[in-house]
Amino acid sequence: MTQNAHPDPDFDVQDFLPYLLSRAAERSSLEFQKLYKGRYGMLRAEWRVMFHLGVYGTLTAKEIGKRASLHKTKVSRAVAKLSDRRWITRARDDEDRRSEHLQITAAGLRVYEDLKTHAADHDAKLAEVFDKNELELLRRMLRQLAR
Amino acid sequence: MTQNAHPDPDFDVQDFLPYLLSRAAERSSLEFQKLYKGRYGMLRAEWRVMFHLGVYGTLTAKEIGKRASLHKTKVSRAVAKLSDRRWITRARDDEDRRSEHLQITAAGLRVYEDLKTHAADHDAKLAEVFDKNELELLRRMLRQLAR
DNA sequence: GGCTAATAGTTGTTTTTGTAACTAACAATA
DNA sequence: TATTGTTAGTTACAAAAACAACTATTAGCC
Repeated sequence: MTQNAHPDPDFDVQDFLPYLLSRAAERSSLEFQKLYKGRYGMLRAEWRVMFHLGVYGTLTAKEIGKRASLHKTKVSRAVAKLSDRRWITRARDDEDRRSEHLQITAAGLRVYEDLKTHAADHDAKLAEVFDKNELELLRRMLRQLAR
Repeated sequence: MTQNAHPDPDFDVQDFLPYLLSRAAERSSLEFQKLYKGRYGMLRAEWRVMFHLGVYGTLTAKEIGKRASLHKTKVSRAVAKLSDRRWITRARDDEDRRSEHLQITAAGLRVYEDLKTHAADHDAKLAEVFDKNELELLRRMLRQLAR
């Protein structure tokens, strides 16, 4: 029960931002994760790919990886699985045949819309303990930190 | 490039809190993670166990799991590894011989102090783009979300 | 054109994680 | 004091993540 006399007497590891962030992230995504996993057998990477295609319509794997902060191997495997399930299509680029344009299908869009609705609900539930200004600030700060 | 007409016309998945949080968390912890992994071969769970013992002196595995939001299997494995490395000791409770009291060793404390110093630096670097009030609010909100 | 380097994406292998089943000790109750 | 249920922690196995090595294609440059 002694403790750390010497360095940074004013720094408390419990306040360490990466620690607070990762706990908040894990806690807050748990419920929604159960939903897309339980209802659609999806992983987080798959949900991210889906919603990026849901929002932007068409993207390449590389673009998705960059925007969603996903490593290319994760994107590759997610794309393979989603394509197997006919939730997205892949079309080679004729200019550059290494890459392909991914697009969400009608069936995929239905899944996306369903999950998006639940995401909205879940988000609202998380947000309701804060006021509008706080929340806006929080989102701004998180975006800044993610950069 | 069409898109989602129907539900929640005002909800943007890009603003979904679990998404923003997990990106911010991943991004912000990357550098520090490299440090404890590269310098000490530690995993995140091990760092969490270490710093809880560094802060509180003595705890049981259960208490650590609860405070640090770690599942008991993670704690168990982290404790085994840290104990192998002589960074912590384990002592059976005589009242209840199922549980043991974990304590950081002198060697462990040196590791903890080193990492803590770097954590403080890293935290300061993350924090410097925000002002004091914003930061305090952010921490408060994150703690609330983690609950 | 022919060479080397870079890029988009895939695949294979190793670590970590998640989950469930397990052991050992304790608690409550009859 | 047997019986049944809980609890602290461990272990085994399956799922997922991380990392490195790979293929195919394009770009740069002599």
